[in-house]
Amino acid sequence: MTISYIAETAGVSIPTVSKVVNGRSGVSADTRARVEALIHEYGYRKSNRRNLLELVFGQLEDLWGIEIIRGVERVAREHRVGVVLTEFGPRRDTGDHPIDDTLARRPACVVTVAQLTEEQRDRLRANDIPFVVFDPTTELPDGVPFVGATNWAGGRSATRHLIGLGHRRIGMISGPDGVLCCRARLDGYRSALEAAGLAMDPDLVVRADLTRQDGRTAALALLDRADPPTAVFACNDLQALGVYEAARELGLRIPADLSVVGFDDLPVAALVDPPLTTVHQPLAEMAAAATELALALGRGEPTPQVGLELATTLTVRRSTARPADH
Amino acid sequence: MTISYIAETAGVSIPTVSKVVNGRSGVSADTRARVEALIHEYGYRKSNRRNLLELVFGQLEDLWGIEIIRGVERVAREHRVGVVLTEFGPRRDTGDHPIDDTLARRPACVVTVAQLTEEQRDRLRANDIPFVVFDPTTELPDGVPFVGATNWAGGRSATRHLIGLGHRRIGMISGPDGVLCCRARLDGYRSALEAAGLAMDPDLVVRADLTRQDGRTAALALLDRADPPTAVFACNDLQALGVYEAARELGLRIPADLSVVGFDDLPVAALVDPPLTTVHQPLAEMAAAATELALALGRGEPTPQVGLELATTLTVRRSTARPADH
DNA sequence: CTGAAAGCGCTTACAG
DNA sequence: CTGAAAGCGCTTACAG
Repeated sequence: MTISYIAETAGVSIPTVSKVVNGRSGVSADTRARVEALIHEYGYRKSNRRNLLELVFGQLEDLWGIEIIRGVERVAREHRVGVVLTEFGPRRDTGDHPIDDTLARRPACVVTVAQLTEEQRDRLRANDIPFVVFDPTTELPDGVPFVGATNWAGGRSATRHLIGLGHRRIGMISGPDGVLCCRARLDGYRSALEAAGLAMDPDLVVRADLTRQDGRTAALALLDRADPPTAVFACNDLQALGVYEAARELGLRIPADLSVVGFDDLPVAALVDPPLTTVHQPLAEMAAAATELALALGRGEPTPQVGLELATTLTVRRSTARPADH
Repeated sequence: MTISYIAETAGVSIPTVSKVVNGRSGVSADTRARVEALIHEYGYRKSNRRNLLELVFGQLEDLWGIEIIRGVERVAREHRVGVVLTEFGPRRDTGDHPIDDTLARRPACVVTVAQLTEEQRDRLRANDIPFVVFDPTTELPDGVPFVGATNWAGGRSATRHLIGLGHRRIGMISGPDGVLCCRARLDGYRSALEAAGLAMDPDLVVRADLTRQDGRTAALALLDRADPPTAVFACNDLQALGVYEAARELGLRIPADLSVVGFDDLPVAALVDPPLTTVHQPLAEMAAAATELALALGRGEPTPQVGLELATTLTVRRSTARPADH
């Protein structure tokens, strides 16, 4: 997209478009309006689009940010595209929108781990900057490109693993209702129980935030029952570590007295004692796929799909075993 | 200042200068050097210097990369400078130098966590791009700006903590000799022992790589002795987790039978059981300081100092206690 | 107000 | 490896 193309389409000369683009005087209001309309319609950008990809985080996550960054960086480097990393954190003191700095950098495309507001998405669209949402936590409008993981299948597989070991009373620590991936994991759990002909006991499902502390509290509630579960599937690894804590407090050994499965496979999962059985999210591969997609969109290529989910895999370590009475 | 002027002065063609400026191949090392010298001398800027800071990693570290990124990002954002993240990893399949892509982006400055080669540093200097070395692991020539941590003081403080608890036989798992911060930590350990009037037993110091596996092996060697230490100071947290593993295998309880101190304060340190007493490195603050320094250099400001070390602090958790016989 | 023409700074493709 | 030549995207100065 060049000013010469805009000029031709508008039926004016190149210098005229140049003046409009640069806000110079010497153009009639009529001509200016016509040219501006076309500039907007074709998404013309004054300077050449930069060879940059913007990776936007809501907040840089301690434990899995690096995996994402690594995946993005690898693919971007192959394409010789620089990765600009920004945090749209809540702690912005300046009055301006964080998106302004991103727009000013004129990236070729954006990969966003943060949930952008509808307004922010519109700003990107208005500036013709394509974006891909990484692991969306809320429902996206149709047509918004995204890359996620098979959360439902992961929840199902984690639960099936426990059923296969002989567990019949399996507790679940679920996440906030608004978080889409948590709902999918919960439904996977439910589906696996149904498939095995087990009735789901609603008392064995506890809602909790995705933190260690809340995982602990939820686990204490589950284990304090008259008929406690013999296994717990937590919505993420941090919650699972909270279950570890609760078990220690109650004098329960893992996995002898209680089996625990997490979700995410954070680096810490392999380091705790016992090493945690968990559902692995291929974060680096997801990030790589999101980057390929974003770059393709940035080049204006037609893409075979706008959204995809990459397969999770169950990583069996040593926090799961047959139940004691089996 | 244009490339045509540089070309004329250097006695080469305009396309040749263009290649040099953009880090393209197809220029002899000789010609490149001559042109770079002139670019430096006349302060040529390819268009306007971009409002970018390049953050260079050797390899993105799983466990502490995020802290560094966060510190850099926070300060860069305050200055409305974009952060481009690159990895100068060993797994580059393309034949070209990774530094070329960095130069082509024309950042205002560079913060490097990787140890750049002398040649890479020269390329940056030749292109008038100031850089700051983050936590240098090898001796730097005078005048190279850096930001590190007080490793010696940290090693001293960790050891003093153990002595204060009553330990007299304190083992140390040291790092590779070539890694400067490890040597400093070891010397801090030695210094604290001397200050307490304790003789250092060379048999209680074992060299190991900075991994969990090597920490385990080293700990087994230390604890397998007739007169084993009652406490171990590991050169980093991963080694300390190896000590945990070795202790478990030998049936030693931490901290009742063995006290353990690490170094770094990775996120995982607070999550293991028992939570690890360790020397905290203020990575985010170090990164912020490195960024401020780099940006100041990029603006051509005179800076009060070219190198500084930020204070470490001992974080006492639950892996240290009085020795059993005390 | 408008645009033909000249020109700028740079890149690209390619011949040597 | 090197650079003459063509060309790109844009701006500027100026004639109409």
